[in-house]
Amino acid sequence: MNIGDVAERSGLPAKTIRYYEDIGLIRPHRSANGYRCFVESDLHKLAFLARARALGFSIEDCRTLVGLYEDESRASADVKDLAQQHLRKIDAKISDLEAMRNTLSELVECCAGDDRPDCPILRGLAT
Amino acid sequence: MNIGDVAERSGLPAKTIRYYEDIGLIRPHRSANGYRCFVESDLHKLAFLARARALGFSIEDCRTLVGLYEDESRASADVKDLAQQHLRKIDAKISDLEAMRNTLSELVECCAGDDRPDCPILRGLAT
DNA sequence: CTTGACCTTCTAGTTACTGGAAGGCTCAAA
DNA sequence: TTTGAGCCTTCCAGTAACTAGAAGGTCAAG
Repeated sequence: MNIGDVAERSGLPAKTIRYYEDIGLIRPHRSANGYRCFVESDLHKLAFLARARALGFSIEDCRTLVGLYEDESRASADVKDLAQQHLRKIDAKISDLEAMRNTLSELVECCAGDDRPDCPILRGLAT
Repeated sequence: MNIGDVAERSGLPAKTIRYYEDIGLIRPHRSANGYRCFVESDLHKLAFLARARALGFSIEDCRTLVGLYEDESRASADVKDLAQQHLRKIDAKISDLEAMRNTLSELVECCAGDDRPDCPILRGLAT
C-alpha cells in the first residue's frame, strides 16, 4: 500500500502519517522507488493511533499506549492508570471551559447588542 | 513603573508583557536607561488583556476587543457578536471533550486494572 | 511522449508563550 | 570605591501536533 491508500483507510492525512514516521511512531518499509510501503499491521497501528488521538491522548501518551498494546505481558493496570490520568485532565479542561462559558454568557446576556457604545462585556473585562 | 511592578499588579509574567509589546498589543514608553516605563493606562490595558485571555479569547480577538474598548463610537453589537462567536467555540470544545470523556470512561470502567494483560481499553482502541 | 496523479524531501508557519544565555543598570553595603 | 544582588535588556530556541507549499521524482494511461 502507498501512503494515499493508508491515508484513506486510516482517516489520517498523508502529511500526518509522514509526521508520525518522522517522530518514530511508525516505521513503514520502502519500495525500490523510495515510496513508503505499508502492510496491514502498519494500517492497524495507524488506526489505533487515530482513535487514541481522537480520544485526546497526547502523542507521547499514544507512544506509550502503542508500546503497551504491543507488549503481550503488559499489566492492564498500566493502561488504566494512563487512561484515568487523561480522564482527569479532560475533566479539568471541561471545568475550565464551563467556568469561562458561565462568566462569558452572563456578560453576553447583559449586552444590548445594538449600535450604542455602552457594553457590559467591555465593562466586565475592564473591571 | 518598571516591568516587574506591572507584572505583579497585572498578574501577567514579565515575559508575557514583553511578548505583548512585540506583537503590538501595548506600546509602553522607555526611560533614559532603556527600561520600559509603564503608566496606569498601560497597567489597565494589561489587566483587560489578562481577563480577556482568561475567558479564552485568542490574542487576535483580544486585539479586536482592545480596539473596541478604545473606540468611543463602537456599537455594542460588534462586541456581542465577537463574544457570541467565542461562546459557540467554547460550547463546541466542551461537547468534544464530553464525547471523549464518555467514551473513555466507559472503557476505563470495563478495565480490571490488575496485572493481567487483557485490557478493554486497548481493545477499544484497536477495534 | 506527455499529462496528471501520485510520491519524495525540505523549509517554514501556526498559537501563545516560556526558558535561558549574555550582558547592562541601580542601589546599598563593606 | 568596589562589589554584589536583583533588577532590566535583547535575542535565540523550544514547546504540540501538525499543515502549507515548493521543487522535483515516478508511474500508468492514452
